[in-house]
Amino acid sequence: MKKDVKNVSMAVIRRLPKYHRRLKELMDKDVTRISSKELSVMIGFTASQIRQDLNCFGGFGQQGYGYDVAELYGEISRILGLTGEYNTIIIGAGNLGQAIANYSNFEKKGFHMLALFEKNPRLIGLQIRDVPVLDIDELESFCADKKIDIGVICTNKESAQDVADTLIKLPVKAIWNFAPADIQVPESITLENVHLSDSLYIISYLLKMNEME
Amino acid sequence: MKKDVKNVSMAVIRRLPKYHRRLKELMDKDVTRISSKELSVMIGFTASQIRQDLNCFGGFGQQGYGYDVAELYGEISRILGLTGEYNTIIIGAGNLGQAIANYSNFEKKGFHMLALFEKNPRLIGLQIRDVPVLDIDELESFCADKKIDIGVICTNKESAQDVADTLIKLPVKAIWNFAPADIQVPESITLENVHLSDSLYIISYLLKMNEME
DNA sequence: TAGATTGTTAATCGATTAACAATC
DNA sequence: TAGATTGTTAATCGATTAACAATC
Repeated sequence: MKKDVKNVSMAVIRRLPKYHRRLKELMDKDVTRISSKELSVMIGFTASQIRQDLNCFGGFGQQGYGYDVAELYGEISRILGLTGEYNTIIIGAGNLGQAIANYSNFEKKGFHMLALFEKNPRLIGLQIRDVPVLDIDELESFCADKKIDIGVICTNKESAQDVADTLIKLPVKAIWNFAPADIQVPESITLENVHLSDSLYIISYLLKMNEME
Repeated sequence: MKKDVKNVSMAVIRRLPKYHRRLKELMDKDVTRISSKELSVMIGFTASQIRQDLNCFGGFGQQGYGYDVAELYGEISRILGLTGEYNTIIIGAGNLGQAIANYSNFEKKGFHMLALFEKNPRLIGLQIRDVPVLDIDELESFCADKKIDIGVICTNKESAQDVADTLIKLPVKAIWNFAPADIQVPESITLENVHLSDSLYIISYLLKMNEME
């Protein structure tokens, strides 16, 4: 039973990876079925919210029984697009770029890391796992005959917008931005930011609040 | 004019780092004043929301004038606790741990990286900037005479909960978790997760949605 | 002073939770 | 069948937006 999935709010979407992760844990423990009630205890959302969330995409459960863990995991994988294949390039082969290239789980989920691009000559020529570090000047020629889905920005904030503009021209469909900058992209491009400093500043805020009490 | 700041929602708090970043950009461009209207155009929140957000913490603006950029930046820095000093340790000295230790802006904001801890003997003894990579077995003794505010988990998901438990015992006040795992911590500990795969999966979802249209 | 823009209250919108009939 | 638990509607709660008096 598929639903019109167009109008699902981002609040719901952003919870899906957590369901995905938790269901994987259950599978690893050979748990085959789970109720929204049990899941709510382990995941920290209300049972009501879990049922609401899942029903945005279809009725995956069974009254009186609950949800089949493997089936639900498969459905969420599909909803998240993890059954697809995505060509990915990384701009900036510093520690962060290398960390992402090294993370083999992404490859397993269909995110193919084709290459890293770098301007620092000391890094050009390296291999991260089996991913080559190429000269940034080779970016256009390398991508000329390829369809690139995702461009990952792992540069400093000063270069971020220029790199984004280059990626948009290639074109890429999505930009995953790790630079601590707010980059501008056309509406047609998916932009997802990972602002590490934002996250650290929230910790700082919460620490300060705790001390005030 | 200080307000009782206890009840400010996390929705507001999580926008503060963005204000902070954007105001810094304005200062770098020598912009000295800005209205909520102008800021709304550059930041993408409504002017109304900006004024509401800021007024959770006090009246920083002036009718008919707007906000003094430098003053507002200072206030938000203070609200975020960026005027404090935080002792920080990193567990796991792989690429990600090294990337964080290398990010000198954190040091500038008062997050002092004291050491990385690692079990891989190849990495023990390295220096990242001036931060030493120590044997994980030295963790307790190293921290015995220090007050550690933040512990950063940069291990794989299998080790994450064990490392968290060790950090809690030290104790640390906050855990910044980069492992793709949902770790359990007591309520008194601040936990902030950076789940990179969650972020990538959202991209995957949005790419799939775009293709369906 | 007149114009501009805030701070704040009220209205609206959206997300979460509660309740329960449907049904396995 | 009786018990359990979903799917879904209705109620509540919280966050965002609109409006405007206060005031610089």
